[in-house]
Amino acid sequence: MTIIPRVVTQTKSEAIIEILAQFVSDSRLQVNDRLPAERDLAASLGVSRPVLREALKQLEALGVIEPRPGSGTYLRSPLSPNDLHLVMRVEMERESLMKLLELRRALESEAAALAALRATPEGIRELEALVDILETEFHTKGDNPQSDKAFHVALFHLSDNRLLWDVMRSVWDQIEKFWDYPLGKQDFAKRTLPLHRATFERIRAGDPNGARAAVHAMFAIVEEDLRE
Amino acid sequence: MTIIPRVVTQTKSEAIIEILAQFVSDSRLQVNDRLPAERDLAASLGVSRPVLREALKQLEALGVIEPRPGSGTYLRSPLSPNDLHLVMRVEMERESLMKLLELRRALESEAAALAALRATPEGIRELEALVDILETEFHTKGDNPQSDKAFHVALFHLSDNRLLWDVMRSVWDQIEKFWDYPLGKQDFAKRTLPLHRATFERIRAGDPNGARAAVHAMFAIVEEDLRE
DNA sequence: ACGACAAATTGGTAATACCATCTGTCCGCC
DNA sequence: GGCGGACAGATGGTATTACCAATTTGTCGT
Repeated sequence: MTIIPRVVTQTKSEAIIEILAQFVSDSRLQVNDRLPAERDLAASLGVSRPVLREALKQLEALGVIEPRPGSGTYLRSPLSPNDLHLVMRVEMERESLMKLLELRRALESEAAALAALRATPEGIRELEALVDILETEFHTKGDNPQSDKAFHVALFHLSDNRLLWDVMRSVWDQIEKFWDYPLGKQDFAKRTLPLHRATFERIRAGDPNGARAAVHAMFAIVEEDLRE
Repeated sequence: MTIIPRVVTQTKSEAIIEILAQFVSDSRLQVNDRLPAERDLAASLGVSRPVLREALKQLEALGVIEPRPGSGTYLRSPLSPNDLHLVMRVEMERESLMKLLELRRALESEAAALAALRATPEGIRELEALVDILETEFHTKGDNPQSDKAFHVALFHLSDNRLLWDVMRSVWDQIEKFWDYPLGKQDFAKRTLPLHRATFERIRAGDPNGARAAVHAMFAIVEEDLRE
């Protein structure tokens, strides 16, 4: 029984993805930057637009890019030719928001602990600025999901583990899909607000266990609130 | 807290994927079965073939289907309408194993804490049996990856959160891909063995924080050993 | 200076045609 | 009658073209 290597029948869209990855890294494209229009890309790659779109759809499925009709296609996550994409498919009941939160708590508490160990002075300053924004915005304009998300993104960034954030982003997307952010719930925001600062303080102090505990306290409120 | 389904502008290929998932489960399609031809699918769904192909390409990127030119498109993995897709991107670096372990530590410590809160008497008995096996086997035959894995699987099972285990399984697969289980490393097994029992004891005691700490201690040894 | 409207840009979809590959069948040869 | 190869049909892969819908941008009028 000899193993005959399959002829590398590389399909066109696969080749496109590779070239695209090369292009992205060559042109120093950063996250949130805009890619060339589909028509331009197809033309410069010498392929038809449908097959170019097939390649883009694959990258979209992997969360690498995000097309916005009328505006353009944007880079959501860095893409390099040698990256390995893993896909996890987990079955999801409609009612398992609580389970998603438990997964998020696992990721976020670990990220906070790692951040406490690894955060650079600049990173700490940035995080503090975000906490400040969070607090002043709450006192002037009230609740703000964007600022909240910015804080959590920064938290994962400080953990210096892209993997954690990659998984977290998927979780976040799913949570947003069927959970309306509890806007205007003054009580909710008011109670979690000090815990954001507490988390930051423990990170600045380089106290991983304290950071973990602060995140846990934050999630305790979220889960309690979710139970109504 | 109301759960409001997002008014999301569902793109056509997304709708196709949902309908396709419904179709697959309705028609009792099994893995390795052949899907209808693209032209037929497009016709019966009332969409054009290019956009149908875009949807199929997304499913292909997620490893759900596998097209074979000239033959047909085949189902590679079960597809249900409520699947949640998580995507991890791992760089092929030396340190990526360490990052994977950090992710695993996040998942496993949380699972242990949840298990301490939720474990049923039967579940605890089963876990104890697995610890016993682990110890007796080590003293007679030495290290055994299967028993170790059985213990960890049971741990996640007790957490009563399938999501955690689904993610964990993917992580486990990846860890195995580029880490040879340190078989025969007597010192390694000897040091982690008591911590398995310690974890179990904290779970039986209903002590979530203790269980978390025990898991952390276990991973401290693993990571230290990995640094060599 | 500002706001409303219109044109240009961009992603989303459709219809159609042709090519490359595979599969199964049928015919002819041994 | 059995076996092998050529042919035809089915199927995925790609290209061309056109139109629609949403967004952005620029311009014109107030």
